[in-house]
Amino acid sequence: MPARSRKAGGTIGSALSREGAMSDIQAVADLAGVSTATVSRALSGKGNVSEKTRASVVAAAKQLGYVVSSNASSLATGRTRNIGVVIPFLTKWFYSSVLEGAESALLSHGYDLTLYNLGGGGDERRSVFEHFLLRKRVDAVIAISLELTPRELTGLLGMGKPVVGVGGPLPGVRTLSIDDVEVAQLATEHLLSLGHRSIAHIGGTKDYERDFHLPTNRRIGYEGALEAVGISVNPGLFQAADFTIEGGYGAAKQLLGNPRERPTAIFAASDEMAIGAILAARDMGLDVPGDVSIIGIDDHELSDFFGLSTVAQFPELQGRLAAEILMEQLHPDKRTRGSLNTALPYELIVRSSTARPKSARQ
Amino acid sequence: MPARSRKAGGTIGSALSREGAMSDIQAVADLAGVSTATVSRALSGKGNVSEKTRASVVAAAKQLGYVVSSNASSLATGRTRNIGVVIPFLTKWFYSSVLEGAESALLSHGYDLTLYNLGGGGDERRSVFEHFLLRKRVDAVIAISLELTPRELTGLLGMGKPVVGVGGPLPGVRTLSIDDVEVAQLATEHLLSLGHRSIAHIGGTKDYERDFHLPTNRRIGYEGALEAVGISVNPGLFQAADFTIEGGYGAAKQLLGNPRERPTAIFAASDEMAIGAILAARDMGLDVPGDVSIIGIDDHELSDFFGLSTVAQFPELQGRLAAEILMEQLHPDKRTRGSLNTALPYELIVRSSTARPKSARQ
DNA sequence: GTGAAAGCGCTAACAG
DNA sequence: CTGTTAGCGCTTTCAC
Repeated sequence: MPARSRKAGGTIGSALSREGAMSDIQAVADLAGVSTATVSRALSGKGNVSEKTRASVVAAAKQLGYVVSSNASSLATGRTRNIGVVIPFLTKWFYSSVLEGAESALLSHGYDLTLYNLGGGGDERRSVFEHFLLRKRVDAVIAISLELTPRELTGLLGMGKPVVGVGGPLPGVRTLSIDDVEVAQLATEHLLSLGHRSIAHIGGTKDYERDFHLPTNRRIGYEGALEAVGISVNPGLFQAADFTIEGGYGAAKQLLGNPRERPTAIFAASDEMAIGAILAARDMGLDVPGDVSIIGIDDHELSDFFGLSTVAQFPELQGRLAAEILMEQLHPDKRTRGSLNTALPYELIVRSSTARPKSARQ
Repeated sequence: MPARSRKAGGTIGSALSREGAMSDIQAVADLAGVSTATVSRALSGKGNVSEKTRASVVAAAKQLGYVVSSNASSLATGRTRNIGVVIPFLTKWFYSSVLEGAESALLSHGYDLTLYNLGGGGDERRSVFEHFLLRKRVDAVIAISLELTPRELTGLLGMGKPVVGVGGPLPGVRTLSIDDVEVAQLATEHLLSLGHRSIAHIGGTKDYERDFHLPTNRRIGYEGALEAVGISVNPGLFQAADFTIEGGYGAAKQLLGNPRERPTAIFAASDEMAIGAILAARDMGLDVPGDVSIIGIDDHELSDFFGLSTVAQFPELQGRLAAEILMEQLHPDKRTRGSLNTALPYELIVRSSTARPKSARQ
């Protein structure tokens, strides 16, 4: 049996020489009686190895509890099997759901996920893009609801790292996004079809515009639906607010407290806002949907509890899809290349917060 | 000027030779007219380099847009500057807040965070512990509200990877946890001090027991507070439920609908449950706190909106602390070694959901 | 089908 | 203070 051909014991590096240390590829090779090259081939499935050899290598690896060192492997191959995910919020339902979907899809492909939360603002973002993401630690990045600057984008792309965006078009990059105009239109049409004519809208403030003009697009859809049936838009029926329950609560109070023209329905740009609106109506002694119908967008985890009608989007699916698209780009087996932008599904879910207005009932 | 001493161009590995490729340490060395060793020292701050040399190295690096390859660095040093975080949920406020705190603290120390969500159940957990975490990709791991098995723990510890737990004692490991018994006791005492004698408790179902017996401990605190003032525990005033708004809603309906003994106060084991209880009371036409006082634990992001009195815990801080403790263990400069378990802060926050019971008013 | 050997990019003795 | 050099653990030609 050939002695270990490794050069005399090194003194450098941590080498993890304590007990419990990890065995390396050489140990497996020795135990299996083959070369490290063969171990590598056998374990990675690349290259030809006889069935018999493979079996003994696998057995040896198992016996030693061998796991490849991803660093060594990455250094040799240039690929890390790790994806960077940049996200603007961690504690908001929508974002954490996208993250959840992406994480589980990546894990199932054997990929790790390295997380960068850009919520803090400040230098954080710059440091993430100029240092962290460039350390060659990730093979690609998923940007969630973040409009990357040309600089950030070319930095990544220039290094050959694919980028996929969730939430809006990024120039020259694969993106997944929902058609906000259509979604808002659908929600408004639902109200219209019930017979409502005086429909208010709670939309986002300008602060949220950076996220791909989501507030504006939803407002456009709302207005479009109204105009399509000949109703002119009444600016008095619009309120801007934060995308939160509290924001929706305050906005709805304004709308419903208007003595001149109280809307019979409210379309809120998000479910959290819509839930706030439901709570506001209740506090004012108004019945939902008896006195006012309310609809949102999202299908938030609380929406079912509140009986909120909504247009569902599926954030977890969005995360999952983003991961799958990346896998395709990274492993160009079958060129399933779709278009640059993939439209995301949505679906009207009618619950108990919307009904015909009293005026339209017999 | 010495020619590049690198051996003749290799043909192996991907080497990223396309345009936009990353320059390596040799390129910086050449440009600065020094050796790679000096570049390494200058950029890492370890070892002595003259101010002048350092400046020129930094300039060269900047000019070339050089960023170290973390893989190469890790391979050579044995440390990755990457922390693994295992977490049972991503979309629940508490967990994502802890994660947020940990992420931002790690980032500020120059560490990456690799995320493993164990929510899916199934083989996921095994594969994470047996493969992902052992690939030598992380220097340490933070376990959030997860009771690691002895096997999982020794696997990690045996490889010399520190582990810190948030949420409960893990054998032989640094842990951060809140004293659930005391927290529950404090909440109950608040109700007691207001004059309530008939205090119900909404606690967790057995499913949640695995998380360090949190439901049981909170129940013990509740019962302890009662007994301390001579009130015997009434099992009829206990309801088990999910830790959700919906769960709390259902449980509160049961409690408040009891025709024989309607409690004047409810202590819920979490704010979400408490919010559900508030909603249930309202739906039954009961005034909070007029007819029933309600208190929770957490200081959830929605609690302020609902005027919920609560005992705050600070999840973001918990995440941050976990990260800091890890940094201490990883960089044993100043031996600030505290005890194995660190008690976490909590604080009673009185809002508008608790008041004296009617029976106690004049 | 398998082994030898070079090399991925960086760091850490060691000498000077 | 700085350069030389060996080597971290793995993958991949290239030759057999």
